[in-house]
Amino acid sequence: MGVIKKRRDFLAMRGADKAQSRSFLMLARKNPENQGAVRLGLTVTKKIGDAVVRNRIRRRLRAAAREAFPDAARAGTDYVLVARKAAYDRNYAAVLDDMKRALLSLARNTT
RNA sequence: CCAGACGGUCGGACGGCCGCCGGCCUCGUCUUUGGGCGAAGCGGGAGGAAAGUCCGGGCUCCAUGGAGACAAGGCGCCGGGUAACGCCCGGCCGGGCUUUUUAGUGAUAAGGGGCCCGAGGGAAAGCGCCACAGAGAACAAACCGCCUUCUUUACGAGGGUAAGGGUGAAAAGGUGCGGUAAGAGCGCACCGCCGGACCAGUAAUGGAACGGGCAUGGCAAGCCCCGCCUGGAGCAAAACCGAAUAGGGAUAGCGCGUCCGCCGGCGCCCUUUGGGCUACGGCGUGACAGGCAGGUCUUCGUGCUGAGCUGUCCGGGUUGGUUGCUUGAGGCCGCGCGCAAGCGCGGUCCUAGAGGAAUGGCCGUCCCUCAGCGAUGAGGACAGAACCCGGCUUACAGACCGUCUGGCGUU
RNA sequence: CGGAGUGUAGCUCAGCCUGGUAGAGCACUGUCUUCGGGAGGCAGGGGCCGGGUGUUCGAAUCACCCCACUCCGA
Repeated sequence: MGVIKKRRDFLAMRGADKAQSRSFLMLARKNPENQGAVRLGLTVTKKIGDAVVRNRIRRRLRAAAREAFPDAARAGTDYVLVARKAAYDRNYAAVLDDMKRALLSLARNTT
């Protein structure tokens, strides 16, 4: 699973398909340059908390994605997760469930 | 045993499964032999504040090192520690709280002890400010008073005075006696103040013979004076490799000089198939002026440059890799010196190096806190390395150790 | 990560350098004017000056330490 790093790629997500949950907002967009690979980008803004909180959220979301993506993610797609405050202390099983539901919902809607 | 203050140490422990970062090593594979990719194994992987960015350094660039002047900024009792500091340690002085002794009926005064706090040079170098109130706020002044003189008298005018009243943050020594028209350091005693031989101490400072009737209000975290310190930027510094573009344009200021050698050469001259002089042009591991440095200037040495240099503005390309990047004023242990901060010697250890940024997810046992009779349940402070050190400041659940103070219990 | 700034009335700002009274515009309240509203006139309320400590007789102002926000950068 690749990582989205460049600002350009994040900006390209504008207008992409969305799926909301208590712990995050998920954006998905097919990217022909990926050659079938799945890429993940994480956004955790300073509004959410200090460095400790932001780091923990990033790690929890990454752990959940590692578990959920292999089964549910569509090939050749860029995903971006915009974290919400709940991702810090929400039960891990619930976060994992949020992610699976979001992936399913996007798989139905995306063209 | 409990409570408090101060100082110090630690800041959850162990294990399992699946992952992340970088290191070592092995294997496989590809290769343009530099290396790339993949897999297995071994061991490592956040802090005491990693934070705020408030000081001090190292390191890198501005060509480089030194000296001086000015400007700007900072620091400021003394001694020590340190690479250095605005930090730390010890002392001095001042202030606050408390306790105790002496004097006194008492208010209080003086001395001693303990704890805490202090950005603490100079206000008789100069300038400035001191609102309101008050007569007067810094070469003193005179509102009410007090005393006195004059006019017939007086709530009038003049003079003397600074005790008393009142104002204020602050009113130009205090108390007492003498003295006087009333008063006043006018005189005297005690206290305070100023100067101070000499003594103690490295010093700050303390003590003090003696002298002086007292002259000197406060503010320098106002300007300032004195002494000391400091060039500017910052690892997004900077260097190398690769790619890309045009090392681009505009504008302002200063400068573009001399000599020597060689070559060409207009012209001229001579003793004519050679040589000399020379306008000009070109070249030089040539020489010298000149230029190139940080806030400004001067100066010396070195270096570069020597025809360009400097300032301001506008525009364009690249957003790849490597180095810097972790061994350091380093940690731990022992001995010695020192009241201490700390220093010296010996031994021992190597302990994160990412780059849109790695330490995570789940589970079990134990520890601690809270709730509950219990089964059990909920929770685990502040907070995340980004070039590296020394400090300061701020945040912080809880645990442990030491010293001191107070209380209770037992002997 | 590094470097600059700004916090004053409900809003936008002045006052700070050179310390003693906190002020302007808009908004708000009352009133006059109008048949009514708006505009306009008059009167009025509203601030422990981001927080703390210090210097001073006295601090929005000077100094130091925190908190929040904004801007800049190869």
